[in-house]
Amino acid sequence: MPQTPRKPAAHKGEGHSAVQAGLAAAARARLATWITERGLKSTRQRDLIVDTFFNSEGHLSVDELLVKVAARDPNIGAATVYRTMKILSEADLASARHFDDGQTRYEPALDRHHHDHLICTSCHRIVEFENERIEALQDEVAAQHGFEVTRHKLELYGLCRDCRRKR
Amino acid sequence: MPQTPRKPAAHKGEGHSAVQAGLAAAARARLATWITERGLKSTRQRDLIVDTFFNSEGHLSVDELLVKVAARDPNIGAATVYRTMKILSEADLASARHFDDGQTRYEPALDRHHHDHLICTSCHRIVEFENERIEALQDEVAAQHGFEVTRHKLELYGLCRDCRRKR
DNA sequence: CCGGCAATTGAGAATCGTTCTCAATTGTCG
DNA sequence: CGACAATTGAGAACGATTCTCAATTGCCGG
Repeated sequence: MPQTPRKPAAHKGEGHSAVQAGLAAAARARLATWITERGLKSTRQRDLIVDTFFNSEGHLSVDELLVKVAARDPNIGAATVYRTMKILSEADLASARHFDDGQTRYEPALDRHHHDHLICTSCHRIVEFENERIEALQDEVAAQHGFEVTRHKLELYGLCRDCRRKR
Repeated sequence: MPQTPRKPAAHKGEGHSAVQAGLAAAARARLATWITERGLKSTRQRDLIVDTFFNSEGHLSVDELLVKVAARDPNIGAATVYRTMKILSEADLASARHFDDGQTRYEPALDRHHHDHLICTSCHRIVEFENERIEALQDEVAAQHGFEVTRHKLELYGLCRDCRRKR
């Protein structure tokens, strides 16, 4: 059953642009450093997973990623994918998102600006955006309550243009 | 093992102000309407759970709520609490939140303004706030991408004043 | 007030995503 | 080339949530 992603959704397609190839390489390099820094080992499976991850687009859940990885090497276990994604998170190379569908989704975080999400509740399309005026206001509000913000999460749920037309 | 909430956190205490007593009553009334409207039945257990929920403050997880409910009637099962909270959600009397700790937390949504959250990553205190300038900007950004926003979720994670002092 | 019947309940089994365990394997560093 | 710790894969274990099913219980019509 490898072919069928659980949520058809939109999460874009594959994509192998030059930019991405560069990202994947940069990511592997940075991961290598991060890994040896703390006496860990770099392995074939980890490289494969990282490579697959950075050559995909969108917001992948672990089992979506597992499917892609398994296509390249069917022996890689789910546990390894989980473990690798956790490492990528800790190394700030991927960031975990918890949308409202219960599973953790990861997205590449390499040299990317922080950004937020617009999510279509009908077709599940996810659009990214950033807006520094909103961020500024967030810091302001936080300061009013004595908080110092280190990260945030903003998700806007609604209908995208296409889905609105269809009604 | 009923006594020990999993996350000590801050989620405030009990609280039985007049306002809340009113809320609980109003909630039960509205739930009754909603329930009969669709041919469902109102039951002792449901009333108890709803009452307990609206007489608590903060953001309750199901098992925190179950503990409180069990104190009043030890025979009520977890499944019933889950089912009841789902009904409350559907009736727009409670709203579900997914913070980063893996479990669903509910908070009363009766006649409350929409609001967002500031979450201390050290002591887990949760502070609510609302800011219409941010909301306005959100709509603006969404419109730029052709979206019409129906709901949103904004969470700011960071250190609260107290926890910053302690460093 | 009484049935009848569908909605509800409680308990435990089942499920889902995720983490853990453990024996076998494999990088790394001397 | 080893030694030795890190890693892996498979399956068990886990925590949160949902489902199943027999027993119970509101509620509506008579």
